[in-house]
Amino acid sequence: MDWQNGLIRDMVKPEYLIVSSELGVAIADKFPKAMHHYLVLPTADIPSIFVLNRSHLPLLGELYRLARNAVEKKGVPWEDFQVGFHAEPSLHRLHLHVISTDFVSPSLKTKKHWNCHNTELFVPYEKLYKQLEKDNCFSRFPKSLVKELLAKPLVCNQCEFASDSLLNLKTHLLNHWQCKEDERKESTKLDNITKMMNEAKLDTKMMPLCHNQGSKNPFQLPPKQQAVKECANHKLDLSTTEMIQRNNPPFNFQAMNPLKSNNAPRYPQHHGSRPIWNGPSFPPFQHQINYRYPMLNGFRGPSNIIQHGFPHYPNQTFVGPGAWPSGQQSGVRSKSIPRNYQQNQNQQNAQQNSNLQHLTHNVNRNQVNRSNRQNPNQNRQNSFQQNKNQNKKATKPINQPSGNLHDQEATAPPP
DNA sequence: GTTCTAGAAC
DNA sequence: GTTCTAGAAC
Repeated sequence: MDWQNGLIRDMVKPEYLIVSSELGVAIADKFPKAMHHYLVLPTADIPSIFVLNRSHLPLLGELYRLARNAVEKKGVPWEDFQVGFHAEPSLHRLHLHVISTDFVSPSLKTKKHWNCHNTELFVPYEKLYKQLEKDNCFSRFPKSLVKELLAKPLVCNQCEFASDSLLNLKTHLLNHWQCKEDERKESTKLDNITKMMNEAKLDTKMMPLCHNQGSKNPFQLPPKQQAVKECANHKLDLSTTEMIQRNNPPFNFQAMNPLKSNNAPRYPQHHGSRPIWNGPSFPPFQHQINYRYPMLNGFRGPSNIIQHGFPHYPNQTFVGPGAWPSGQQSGVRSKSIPRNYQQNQNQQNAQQNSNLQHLTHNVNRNQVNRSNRQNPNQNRQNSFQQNKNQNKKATKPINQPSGNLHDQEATAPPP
């Protein structure tokens, strides 16, 4: 079948080439299953691992060196890679997989893609090397074993997370990768600060001002160690089922709750009286500032709660043009009072006098009605209703009951 | 190795 | 209805 010779064709194409030697070549995988995925092939026509013996050990060593050179050339940490062979290869020509362990890639599409890299179907380089030294050969797995390994549940390669679907696993893996990226960026930032301070030849006693590294407090851990410690503190002894349930929330929940990162915003920690800069922080006492200075930051102070007597600001809004005497703006401190506030006060006084008169007439009826009241404030009228009723009262006797609820109920102040 | 698709599973 | 999976074709 021609497609099985695809690697032999691709290994000579310059667009895939990373590094090469007389004995082998490292190329980029055409369908990478991770952020970094390379293949190392011998130039000699060796079809698969099943033909290898002890005589090939030096060649294997050369392939391994090429793998390291390729990773070094790409500028990626070697520790982030796994290196080995597929126990059940599909393509002709022996090829060594050099793949980063993030497994974040759109080309990772099937359960087989995952399990052939994360079960015994992936034979690490060292394992094959030792087996060839010992047995002088590597035998093909029985088909039943291959089938069994391909059917294994999807388990994360970085924690105990087990997924029922590849999509969930991919989301989970992406979270792992994002956390590592955050850590890497934080670490780079710290390195830069340290480098800058070293270059400036500043006293190391200044270090706690920028970061807790260099702190004299023996209990103050660097951020990464602190995070590890916190994780250990919160570790629970869960069964596998519970672990799966906890680790496998709905998709949108996962998106909203990525794995713990030490990059989260927090209040500054304090070393003695000095704040330690440890990521984005909030201004101290923000809430008090907003309370004391309502116009600051667009926040308003809490509204007055009137429990007794008439409200001080009944249904009037003292904002906008005309609210304040000329020359005054809303929100500016002034000894003078707003124009419509005084008007309203006059209306209130008139209403109060009126209510006192009504009270003398309605006192007996109030005593009866009060026993039926649930909310003492429910019968209080706002100024709009008061004005409205004033107009009606001009044409109606006060003491006569009517169908209008507001007329029936007394307008006495609440108890 | 990938892509496509029918049918199963949810 | 969508998603997953196995198998065929390349």
